[in-house]
Amino acid sequence: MRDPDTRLDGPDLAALAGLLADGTRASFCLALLDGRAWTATELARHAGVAASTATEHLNLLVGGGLLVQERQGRHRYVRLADPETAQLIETLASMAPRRVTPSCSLPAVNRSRALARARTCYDHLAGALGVAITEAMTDRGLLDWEQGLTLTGNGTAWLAELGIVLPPATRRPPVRSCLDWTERRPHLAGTVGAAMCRHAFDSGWITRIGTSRAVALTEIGRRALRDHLGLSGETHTPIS
Amino acid sequence: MRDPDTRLDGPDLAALAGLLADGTRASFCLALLDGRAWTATELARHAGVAASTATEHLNLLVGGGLLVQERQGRHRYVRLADPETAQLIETLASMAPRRVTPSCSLPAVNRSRALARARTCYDHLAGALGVAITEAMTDRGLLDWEQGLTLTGNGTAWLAELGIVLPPATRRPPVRSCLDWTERRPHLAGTVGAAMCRHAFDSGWITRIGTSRAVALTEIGRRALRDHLGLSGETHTPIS
DNA sequence: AAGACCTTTCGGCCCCCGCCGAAGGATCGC
DNA sequence: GCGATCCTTCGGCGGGGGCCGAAAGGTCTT
Repeated sequence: MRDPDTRLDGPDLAALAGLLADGTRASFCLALLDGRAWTATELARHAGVAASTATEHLNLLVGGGLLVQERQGRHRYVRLADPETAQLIETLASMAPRRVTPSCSLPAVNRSRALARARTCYDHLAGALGVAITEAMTDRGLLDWEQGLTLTGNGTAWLAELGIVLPPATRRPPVRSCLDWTERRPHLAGTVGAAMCRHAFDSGWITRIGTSRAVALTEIGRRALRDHLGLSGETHTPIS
Repeated sequence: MRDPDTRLDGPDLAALAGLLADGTRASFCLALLDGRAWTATELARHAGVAASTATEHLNLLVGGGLLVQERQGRHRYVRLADPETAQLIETLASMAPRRVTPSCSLPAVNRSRALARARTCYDHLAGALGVAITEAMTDRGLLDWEQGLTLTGNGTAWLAELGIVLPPATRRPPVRSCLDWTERRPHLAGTVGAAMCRHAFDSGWITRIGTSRAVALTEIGRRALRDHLGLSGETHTPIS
């Protein structure tokens, strides 16, 4: 009568979920969603816990395979293990019950607005800018949503024209839809999304704002988006 | 210096992950991955806990939105809330560390083999059969994996020929790749996968084995797969 | 060599949570 | 109505896990 399979796998699944079932560890992972490597102290301060506590959490996350670490001198750098892990955290975050944000101090609001406008989401672009780019690419026939998200022939040509070469096919899909937290609409992820984000940084279209995951569109970037995607200046600077 | 966004969302994500961070609750969810509704007592027996314990867990899962319930007389039926929830559990299960299965009694092995051969995965087909169908559809040009998984024009025609009508587009993608636990290769999910599974049941191609999630291919189904997909009898009855 | 900084180990505290059994509704079948 | 079955509530037990501060180990700078 018992089903040995799902009963035995339960603890495995629970162990993985348990890594993310703590507020502090979840906070770490969400912070690391910017795709960069953080030090232990940075994460501890970010989450508001003691350094020793952060060490214990990082040991668990690294041991569980969600994070990889790299030691440089007296620093311990950690980052998300791979894109699959990033996607798992994104998925959980998008399904998590959202409570009203009680932060209403002026600097907090400014930071929130900057994040809503444009930010990195692991290794691709998100926020109003990411969504606007994705929708512009759809309008111009570079992306197709009919049977799941795909890159069209025109899309491939458009990327080549920009000098973006796609990496050889791996297990990671070339294009993937990623639900945007702030916009509640999908933006472009996958290897194409990552390559475009890298290109945007390399070409000076966008730059990091301080050390946060928020990015700013440069004048060069504004022109590039207008020329290559027909994006007007207003489209990607909306403030809700 | 602090990032209010990811710090505040941490507890939300942790609350969701916490629902799956218990071996018993995880076992419930994995069992419910067969897409059917189970009673509280069935789940309790399946997981090997007291009925009162099961009640508490179900209250949490329903309250957290992962499960929906339906009361019929003295029975409490629960099932997964939606396909997104099913996908989340699938994803977690496929990423969870897999330990060697210590079950080696004869009936247990038989059940495992039946599950590995053909089973339902939420609302679509999995196991060797599900993978074989997916690969045959790819070989015949009904599915395309070049730019993410898509249904080709031939695929649409092939479905229509079988009398399978696709539901109108919703937020759920028509075709989606779902990593098979036992085969370690992808099988077809999404609304197309669900429609094909329903059609297979309705047409008598497959039937449930007892009350488990394992299914058996009927003689009718064997012929249908040979005629419509060119599948030989050997392809979909391999035992590892 | 000395001081500053990042990280780790350890002990101890405390709270949360999963488990059970017993008892009490609620509902069905006879 | 009367048992049988399903579910729920409650009290109590036990273990695990998150947190901190103090102290110690490495590493870089001066």
